[in-house]
Amino acid sequence: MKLALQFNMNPSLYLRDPEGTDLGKNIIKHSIQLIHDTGFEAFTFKKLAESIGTTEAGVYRYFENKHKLLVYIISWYWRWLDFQIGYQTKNLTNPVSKLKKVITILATTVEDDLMTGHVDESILHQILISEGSKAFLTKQVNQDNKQEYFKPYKDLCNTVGEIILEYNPKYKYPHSLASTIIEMAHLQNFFMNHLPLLTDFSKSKNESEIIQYLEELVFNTIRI
Amino acid sequence: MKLALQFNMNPSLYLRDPEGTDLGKNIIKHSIQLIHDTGFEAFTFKKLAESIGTTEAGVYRYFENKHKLLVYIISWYWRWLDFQIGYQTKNLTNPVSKLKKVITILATTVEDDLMTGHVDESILHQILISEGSKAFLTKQVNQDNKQEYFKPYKDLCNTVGEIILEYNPKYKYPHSLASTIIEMAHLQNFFMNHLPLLTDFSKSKNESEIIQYLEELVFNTIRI
DNA sequence: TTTTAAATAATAGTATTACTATCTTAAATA
DNA sequence: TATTTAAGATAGTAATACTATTATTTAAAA
Repeated sequence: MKLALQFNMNPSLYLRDPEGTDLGKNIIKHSIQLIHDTGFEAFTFKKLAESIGTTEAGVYRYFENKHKLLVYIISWYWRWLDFQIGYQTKNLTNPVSKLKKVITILATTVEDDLMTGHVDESILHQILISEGSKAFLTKQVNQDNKQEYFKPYKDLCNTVGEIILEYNPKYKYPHSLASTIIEMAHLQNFFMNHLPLLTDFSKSKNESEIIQYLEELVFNTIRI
Repeated sequence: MKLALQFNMNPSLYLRDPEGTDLGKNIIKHSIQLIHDTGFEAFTFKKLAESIGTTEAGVYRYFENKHKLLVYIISWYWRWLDFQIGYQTKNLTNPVSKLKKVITILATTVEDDLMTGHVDESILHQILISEGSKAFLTKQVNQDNKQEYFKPYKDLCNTVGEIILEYNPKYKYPHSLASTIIEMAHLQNFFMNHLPLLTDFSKSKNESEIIQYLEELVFNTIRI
């Protein structure tokens, strides 16, 4: 039997659980590919249906609209990242190496995790960079938040915040610094590749420079 | 004669210069209001035309599509901010007070500047918080960048980067830190108001806390 | 003053998007 | 075997994002 990694997702994000059927898994798989290829604005359920070989109505039986589908796959990624951080830091004892590990995980394009069959994490990482903030930068953010759509993000933020406090229990802004690290790991990557003058990484386009930048930022900020 | 403040905008953003006619100025004025009220996704040229009392075709004569209109008003704001920073720091001698001033300007909801008749800066500031990153988080970012659509943002980033270097000429990431400050001044505000668990400002919802957070972040990071 | 050009208003039309509804078939379950 | 459940097939609608055309008003040039 294959090893499999699953996360339980907020049921109000979907009409029918996509993890439960082949069509459902195909919807997740192909939407990740298609959102990456076309961008979220140009992504439609019709195109998605065509790429799967089903009909528009078929997709609508799983997700009410494309916004909920986006929130679904992004939430999935936050859960996966949170799991990765827990897993990869559990044997580390000092908070310095933990925090460095966290920054590296956040800022590095991952390889496809074979334990999650229909999800390609490396593409998901790219989606998060370009489309991630569109999940919450909407007029319905307050309603979405009441429905707990952003819990996976908050949990991740909390995980990172806890490690910050391990290093310096007196630091006053662990959650803000955590969300800053997470957002900047993505945004500086986007800038580096598309608007290099907004960064100082123009020449190399190397993720290790972003990691270097974030490490300095974090450790100087929280130093005791 | 009234004092007036104008910025010359990138001509490839518009078909007809909106600063040149009453209808043009109304398009700017009402689109700022309408994007703020409905959010960019629900904003359409038809609604805009109705709110002005003209027709859809009338708006299309000024702007090719709503994306260019968004980039226009956001660029306008970056130019205005850049001007504000120049103006409000020109008599300050030491870089510490300059940087503090910059952070305050970026993170504070401004009052409507009466020198700019048809533009309400306080609403624009809100638009920047909620819609700002949608100007560049698109599939056409590279083409848009070639057309210099983001020059005002880069100029602002440079202004801030210069001040950072004044304080510490050896700091390696002045542009990345500048874009981090600018983005976080907005994003932490959004989080504070809509997703408070991603910040540490939940209770008070006070902008001064964001300023405090950013000041600590910046000065610890670039300290010599 | 007249001519002419430019800007705007009014109206119509199209392809695509974002859905909802219904009906049939196929497969799994009781 | 009967029945629920999922999926496929097809149709339809209101709204969006435009383009095009013609008529009317306004303003600048001759």
